Amino acid sequence: MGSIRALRGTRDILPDEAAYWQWVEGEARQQFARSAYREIRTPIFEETGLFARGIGEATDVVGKEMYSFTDRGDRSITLRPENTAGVVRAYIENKLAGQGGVQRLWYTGPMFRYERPQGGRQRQFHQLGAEVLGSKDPRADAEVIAIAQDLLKSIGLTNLTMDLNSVGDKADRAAYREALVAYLTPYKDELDADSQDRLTRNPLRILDSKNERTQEIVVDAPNLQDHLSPESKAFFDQVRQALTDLDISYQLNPRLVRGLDYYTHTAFEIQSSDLGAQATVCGGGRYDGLIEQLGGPATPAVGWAMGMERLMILLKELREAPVAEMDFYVVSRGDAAQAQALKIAQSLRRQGFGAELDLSGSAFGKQFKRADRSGAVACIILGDSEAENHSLQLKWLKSGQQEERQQDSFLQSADALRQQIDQARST
RNA sequence: GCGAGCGUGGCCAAGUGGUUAAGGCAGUGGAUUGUGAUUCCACCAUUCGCGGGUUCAAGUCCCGUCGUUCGCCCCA
Repeated sequence: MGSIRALRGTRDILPDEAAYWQWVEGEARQQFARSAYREIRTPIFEETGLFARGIGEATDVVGKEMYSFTDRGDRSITLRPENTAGVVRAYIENKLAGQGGVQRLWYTGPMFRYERPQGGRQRQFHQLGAEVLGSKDPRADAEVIAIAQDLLKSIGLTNLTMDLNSVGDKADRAAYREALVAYLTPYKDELDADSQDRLTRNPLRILDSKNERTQEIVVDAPNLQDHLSPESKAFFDQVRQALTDLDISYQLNPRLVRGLDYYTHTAFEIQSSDLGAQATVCGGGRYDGLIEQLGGPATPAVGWAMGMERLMILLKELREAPVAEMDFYVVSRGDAAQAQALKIAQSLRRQGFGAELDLSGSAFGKQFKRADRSGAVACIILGDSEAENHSLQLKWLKSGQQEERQQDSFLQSADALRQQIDQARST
């Protein structure tokens, strides 16, 4: 009755799960650092027009999935549904092109789409993404794909496959679109309802339809590859060769058409067979026209985004949650001892040790139980007699060995303690 | 936005119209105001997502609503 709950399609990431997130983010950070990608953080909301112009008015994302509202200054604002548009806006606005050369960027953070929630699909979800701006070299496509592949591999995911396609440049697509509509129009009445609608709005997406009859019709449709210019074809061949050189396997999927309008040339999707309907773990491609379209200098670019929640679903099947390491668990009982325990715990922390202080004041037996479960290497025990002598009991939890130490000298023996802890942990 | 399934304590879960809603895990207190296991005892849902209805009687049936899961759609 009346209790406030998280909104539909949103959820809390509790500490046990956050451990997974931090681990994945750490792996990503390392990969990106090694590859000279630098992190960029852009606002979570932007002017609505950025997404309408960038992603495309005809797309479902813009047409029916955006969280848009009018703010108190009467501006139309939208919670970002993806981050490529925002990164490009920042690139233009901050004149990153003026820094010369290629900008390699990565980001992570929440995105928002008003969709029906399902496993692996939420209204607030999180993406990890990479963008390379300023290179039309096919090696940029290969590099960015290789980083995605290596990251997925380093976090241990298996059963992944990659689909690859080229959607050509603007002119290629326009020509192909015309040919496709010409082919499909006579079949219009046989297409499923969604595809009929898309025939005028976004015909390339019909290729993706899961409807059986539509699929039968599409089998004999003109092939996108046949409508690529010689230059587009040559570029795609170079990307494919580069991937082969890197031992990255993929399958050509001439029907892979991504749902955001800005893609040109390379398009790819990495899917897992362990995810059900929301199988795409990573998707991306080249977007050579977007920066100019948003008012910047004509600049070629490639990038991708991964769905963090989908990674987590897979990861939880594969491994236990990473456990934080703790050095000391501090147990105490009695007023004087409890006061000293607080000071000792904080003093240890100031020297760089991990120390968890038991605040319960309950029987020693209970506190030891918690010490055992905390995963700490050693336990520090303070009772009435220790408080009186300014001493403490140091107990190594694995071996059960216990020794009495003077508090002052104990706190001044950091180097020796560090060694003892490392040794105890490794046995 | 469309179609279908599900909803009992922090977690797992029995219960299919009849008096007080099993059990397990976890938790808290104690047996044992100073030592981790095991054991034992006690406590831990005026209530079965929420609201309404049918009935002498509803966790069990009906309607609505919210949430969730699966598929479509879309995408990461």
